[in-house]
Amino acid sequence: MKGNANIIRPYYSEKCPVIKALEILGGKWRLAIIWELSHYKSLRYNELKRHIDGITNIMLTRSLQVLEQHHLINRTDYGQIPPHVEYSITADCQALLPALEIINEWGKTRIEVHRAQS
Amino acid sequence: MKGNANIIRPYYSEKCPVIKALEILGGKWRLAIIWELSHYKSLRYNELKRHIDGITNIMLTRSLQVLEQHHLINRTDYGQIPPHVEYSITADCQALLPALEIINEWGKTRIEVHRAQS
DNA sequence: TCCTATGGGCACAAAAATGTGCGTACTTAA
DNA sequence: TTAAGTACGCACATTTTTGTGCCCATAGGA
Repeated sequence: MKGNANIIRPYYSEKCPVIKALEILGGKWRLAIIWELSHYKSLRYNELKRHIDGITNIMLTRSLQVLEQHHLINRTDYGQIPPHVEYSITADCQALLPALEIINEWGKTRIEVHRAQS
Repeated sequence: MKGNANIIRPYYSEKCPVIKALEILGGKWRLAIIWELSHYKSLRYNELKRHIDGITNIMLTRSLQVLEQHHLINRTDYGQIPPHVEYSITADCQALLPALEIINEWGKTRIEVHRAQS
């Protein structure tokens, strides 16, 4: 136990918007999900899963849930059986797309660097 | 052991630039470090540490190391005792700053949302 | 003489993120 | 009649990330 361990300090995420954003977007798959969804008006769960190679059910489910909680995606359940659910990005999320474009382009150069090294 | 566990598949990160970028940038502190450094021509280790509230030595050290390995920051050691080392961002890294601006603005709105809810 | 500052590193512990294997209830097509 | 597709969820195991407490050597100021 350290000296002032009982003093609750404001989290840095409440001071630094970049860290706050990363708290919401920083998962392994979240940006990829947003990025994929941004290319369609909407996608169904399994469609989305086929677009994101390697993602498992549980990770897709969890990621969609947190993104929905933060109002980055819309979940529309048509209440049918068998189930029919559609996902799409919200207006709030659209604001991020210019950043994702840049990151996507930057990522391409990194893939090339990686290839050149191997 | 599963059926085809021995088949090596290309990682998704080699196909999706967004995921590739997140592999490099996705740590808890990395973007914050870049963001801080981007506001100065250069900063010393302990200066940087004071700017990023809550970061520990080991995390700052490790983060700087991986960022340097990926050529996102320059480390300049003046070879003095006591030590004098300066960090700055590279030209490669500059390309990311427009994205960081957007993320920073977006993060601000999230902090407000968070405040309004509590 | 002791404190502070410089820039970190090491071994380990704790916490968080991610993945595995399986199961649900129902429908349509083969 | 059986298989496949719909959209997930649970308990647990594994992996990855992050953090803790300590330590180094040196110099300058009080």
